[in-house]
Amino acid sequence: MLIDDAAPAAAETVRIVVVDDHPVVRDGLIGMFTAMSSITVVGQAASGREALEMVATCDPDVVLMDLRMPDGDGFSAISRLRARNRTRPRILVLTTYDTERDVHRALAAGADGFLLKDARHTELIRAVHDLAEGRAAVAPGVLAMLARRDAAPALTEREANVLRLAADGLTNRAIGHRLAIGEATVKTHLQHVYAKLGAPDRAAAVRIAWERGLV
Amino acid sequence: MLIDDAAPAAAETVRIVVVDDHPVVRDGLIGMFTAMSSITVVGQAASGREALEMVATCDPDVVLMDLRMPDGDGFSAISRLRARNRTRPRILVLTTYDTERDVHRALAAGADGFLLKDARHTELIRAVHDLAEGRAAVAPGVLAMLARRDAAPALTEREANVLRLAADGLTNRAIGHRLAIGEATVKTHLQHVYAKLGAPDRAAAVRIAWERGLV
DNA sequence: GCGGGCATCCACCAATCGGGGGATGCCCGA
DNA sequence: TCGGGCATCCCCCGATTGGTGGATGCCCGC
Repeated sequence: MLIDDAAPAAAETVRIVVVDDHPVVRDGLIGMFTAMSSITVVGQAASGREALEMVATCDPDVVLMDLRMPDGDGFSAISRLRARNRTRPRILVLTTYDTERDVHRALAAGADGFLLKDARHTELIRAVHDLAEGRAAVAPGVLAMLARRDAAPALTEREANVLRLAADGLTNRAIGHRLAIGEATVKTHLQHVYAKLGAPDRAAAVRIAWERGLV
Repeated sequence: MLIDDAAPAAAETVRIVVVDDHPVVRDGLIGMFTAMSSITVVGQAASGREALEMVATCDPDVVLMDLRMPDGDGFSAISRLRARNRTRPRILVLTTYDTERDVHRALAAGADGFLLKDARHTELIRAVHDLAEGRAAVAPGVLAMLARRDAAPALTEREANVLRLAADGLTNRAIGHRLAIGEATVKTHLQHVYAKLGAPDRAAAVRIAWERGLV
């Protein structure tokens, strides 16, 4: 961990790798950071798979990671990087979408920060330095999402299974048949699901569960 | 890379305006084009509204236009630009999404080209020159998508709205009340949604729509 | 040993949903 | 001009759901 002392200009530059399948976005980020003395782009990648190689060879301090990419998405790339080393590099997710599902999956995989692509330059640069110095960096809207999540109770395995089948369009009877339980039992499980998710019916329950990455 | 020093290109540089709400993307595009002698960025905008002003003052040859932006989306901006002048500037849509609906709306509004943000530099530059010289420019994937549109029917605006409310757990009657239409009409819309998505009921429809990003 | 969470089961009833018809008016493209 | 897509409305009916109020057995922690 670096020391945040009073001699700022002398500090080492933060070495980063940029991972995004959009050339335009990569160029934008690289252009922005090369104009900054405090941050150096030491590598780039266009997919999760490339990212793993690039990080292995470049050993950056921070990785800027997109989530939705062909050939190895961001989530699994984050998981694998974390499996190699629990603290290095720090991983900043930079994505277009802010769905609860994505946020949850990314942070669960081991991301240290979560920003949206409409973030301003200053926010981005600040976030990179925050991560390099050991702090987390999360967009304001994302925090509110996390707060909602913590307040929400988790579904049991059985409840989640029932909900998954309901999301496939099966009737309660069909679900019961599939799981070898009675229709009445299915209804009971769903009642519990509705109560836990605050959903009035199965359609809303499906949506909420999908948003939260519970399915 | 190719067109630059090609034959008849003694021509003037192509003057373009970049419209995108993501600062990162704007920078990437501007950085790319300022490195090219044959293309000059004469303006930029972060919303549809700004785009209208910027085009009026800069009179560019080509506009690079994002679709989903706050404060005036790309579709209406394209329509208004076309209402002013049917041929100038040429409009190249550059977006992250390749949904059938977006493509149709953009082209119907009067766009001359449609590229995705994962396009390579050379494709982008070529497309700008194509447009400046009066040719259309459409990404290969977009064409393929237009071809398979029968396989994946899009929801109408009304249908999508009804489904959204159903996903919030509203009953058909409540949806009708909210949209100021009859409950019977709501049922009809949902019937169409089920048919289009191949869903047996609303729960499945919600899940499928969520998966496909139709909501 | 006793509570408590979990999974399982049951019955009853009102409300809702899905499926089958058919109907109108509008607008746009062939 | 004639479809065809879209949005709107109406009917009826059986199947399904959601709400309520129970019940049993199991396992775990206190």
